[in-house]
Amino acid sequence: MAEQRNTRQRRAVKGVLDQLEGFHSAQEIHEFLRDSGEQIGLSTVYRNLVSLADANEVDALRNDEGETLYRRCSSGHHHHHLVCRTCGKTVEVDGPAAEQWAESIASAHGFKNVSHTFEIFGTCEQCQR
Amino acid sequence: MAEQRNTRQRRAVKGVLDQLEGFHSAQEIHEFLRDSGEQIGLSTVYRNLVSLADANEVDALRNDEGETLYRRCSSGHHHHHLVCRTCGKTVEVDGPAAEQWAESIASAHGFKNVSHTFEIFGTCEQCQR
DNA sequence: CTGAATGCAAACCTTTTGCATGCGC
DNA sequence: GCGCATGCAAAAGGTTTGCATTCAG
Repeated sequence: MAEQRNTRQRRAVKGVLDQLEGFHSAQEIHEFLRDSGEQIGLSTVYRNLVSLADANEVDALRNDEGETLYRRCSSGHHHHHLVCRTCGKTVEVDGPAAEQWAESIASAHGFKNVSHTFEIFGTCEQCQR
Repeated sequence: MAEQRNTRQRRAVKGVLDQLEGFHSAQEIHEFLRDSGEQIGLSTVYRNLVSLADANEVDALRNDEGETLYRRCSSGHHHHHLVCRTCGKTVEVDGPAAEQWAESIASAHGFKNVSHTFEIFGTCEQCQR
C-alpha cells in the first residue's frame, strides 16, 4: 500500500525514532532533528510520522494534554504502554487479560466496532530522584 | 477550595450535564445551550467545564481526535467508560481486575505516581442501524 | 459596593493543507 | 522527465486568555 520514497528527511525521522527511547511529540522530534543539524520542515516531520503510524511502523498515542506522541514500534502486534511522564521512557506491555476484559464488557453492552485506549503513565525509577 | 458563584450560566452548564446522557464536547454543550435559548458564551462554557472538572464534579476524557469530552460524574469513585462514538452514550464500567493489572505492571517496573487511561470506544446498538 | 464571572475577540498550540519548488526513481 | 515529497506560510480546530463590562453576594 504505502509506496514511500526514500528521502533524506524520511530517513532522518526514522533515525531519530531509533535513537530516542520513549514516546515523543512531533515537535520534540523536529527540534531534535534541527539540533542535530538536519534541515527539515515541521510539516514534513508531521507527514512522515502520520504515514509511519498508518503503516504501523510507529506507535502513536495521545497524552493528557492532547499531544500525539510517537515511538518506534518494536513488535508488530497489539500492545499497550507504561510511559514515564518525565523522560518518555516506555515499557511495552502485553495485556491479554485487559484485552479480553474490554472485549467482554463491550459485547455485553451490545457495542460493536470496539477500540480501546489503555495507557499507564507514571514516573520511572530514575526520574523519581 | 472552589468558591464558585452561582451564576445563571453556571447553573445552565450543570443543567445540561444532568440532561445529557453521555460524554459530550464543550462545543456540543455550548450548542445545546444556545439551542435551548440560553445565552452563554463559548468561553464561559469552557471555563465552567474546567472548573467543574477540577472540582471532580464532572468526568473529563479525551477522544481519539483530541477533543475533551465531559460528563456528569454519577459515582464518586474511580471508574472507566464504554463510550459510543456516535451518540456519546456511556456505560460506566467498574474494572477492579484492570486496575490491579495496571498497578501491578507499573510497580513491577518501579514506576510510582501511577495514573492510567482505560477507555473503550465503540458503536452502541442503536447507532449500528 | 467590590471583585469574581462573563462575553467577545484575539491569542495560542498542535496539526493539516495549498501550492510552488525540488528531487527520487 | 514525471510525480511524489518537501517547505513555507497560511488555515484549521479546539482551547485559553486579556480586558472591559456585568452582576452575585
